[in-house]
Amino acid sequence: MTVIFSKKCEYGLQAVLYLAAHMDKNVVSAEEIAKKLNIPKEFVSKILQNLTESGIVYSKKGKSGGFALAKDPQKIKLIDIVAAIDGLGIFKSCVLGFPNCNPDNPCPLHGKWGELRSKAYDMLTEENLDAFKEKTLKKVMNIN
Amino acid sequence: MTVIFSKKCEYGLQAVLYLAAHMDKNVVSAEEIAKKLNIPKEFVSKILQNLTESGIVYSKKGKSGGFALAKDPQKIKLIDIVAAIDGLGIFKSCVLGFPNCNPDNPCPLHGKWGELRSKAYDMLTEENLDAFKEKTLKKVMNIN
DNA sequence: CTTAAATCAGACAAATTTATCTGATTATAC
DNA sequence: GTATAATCAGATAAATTTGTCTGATTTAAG
Repeated sequence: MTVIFSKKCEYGLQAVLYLAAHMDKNVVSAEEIAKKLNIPKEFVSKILQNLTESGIVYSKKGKSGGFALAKDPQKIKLIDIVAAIDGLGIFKSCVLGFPNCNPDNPCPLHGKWGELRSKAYDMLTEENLDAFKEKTLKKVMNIN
Repeated sequence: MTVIFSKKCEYGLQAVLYLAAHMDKNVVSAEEIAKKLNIPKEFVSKILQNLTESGIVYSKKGKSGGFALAKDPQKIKLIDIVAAIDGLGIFKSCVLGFPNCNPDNPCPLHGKWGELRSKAYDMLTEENLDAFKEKTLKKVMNIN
């Protein structure tokens, strides 16, 4: 059971945060990421391949290959990963599932949810990956 | 694609709001609800059966049967429906999917998401179904 | 009493999401 | 150059969610 993102997206966010926190290394293998984050290896591998296509992640093939961020972590925001994997639908759709929910034809929660959704969007937009580095390291250290 | 609730839960919330907005009627049939809300009939029927077991909805069997709220709409809150269908996991689980996310071992978004989550909980808790009556009627009128 | 219209119960089916497998390709290291 | 270890690509499988079907039961109405 996930909160707002799909499992794929959760894993993608975790993996990218991990990469940002390990910029010192040249590349990190899918296996290391899988082990450290307790994610099925083949699954996280697929997700990182997707993010490579999206231009967020760089991949190095062959022996001693692996993944790294494709750009400066200061130029990547969490919303970019969400957009690439789940899309931005959750920031447009009605929280109650009503069709055509908009200010002219709002659902009973439209106003209140709109505010929260906007703050959630900010949360994913205002800071870049570099800002999460230390917090990620601390968290990852305590997973296993 | 849903926002935070499962489709089942969205439908359940819509259906219960509909019932609250039609307290004047004795009972409302699953068919009427399905048509007015554009929900598959058999599906909403199942959901309302579940909510009947949960004690939120009352059901009248046989010809001219249907559903109604089991209690005073002033005593039912949206969180009750969410709890009955999806459970309250989304208000406890980590938004990034990390295990053991808590103040002592927080994920990078723990603090910020915690605030939003708390406000989302309030949104579902502070008002009772009676308060949504008019807004629901307006919205339902403009669906078809 | 019979018919009709509704919920109820449980199996079934379809669609989506999550996860795994197989083999090909690539590139490093020895 | 050969072995090794990694990504890549696509098929397959498992699990979950969403939706449908069938028939039984219940009850109101004529």
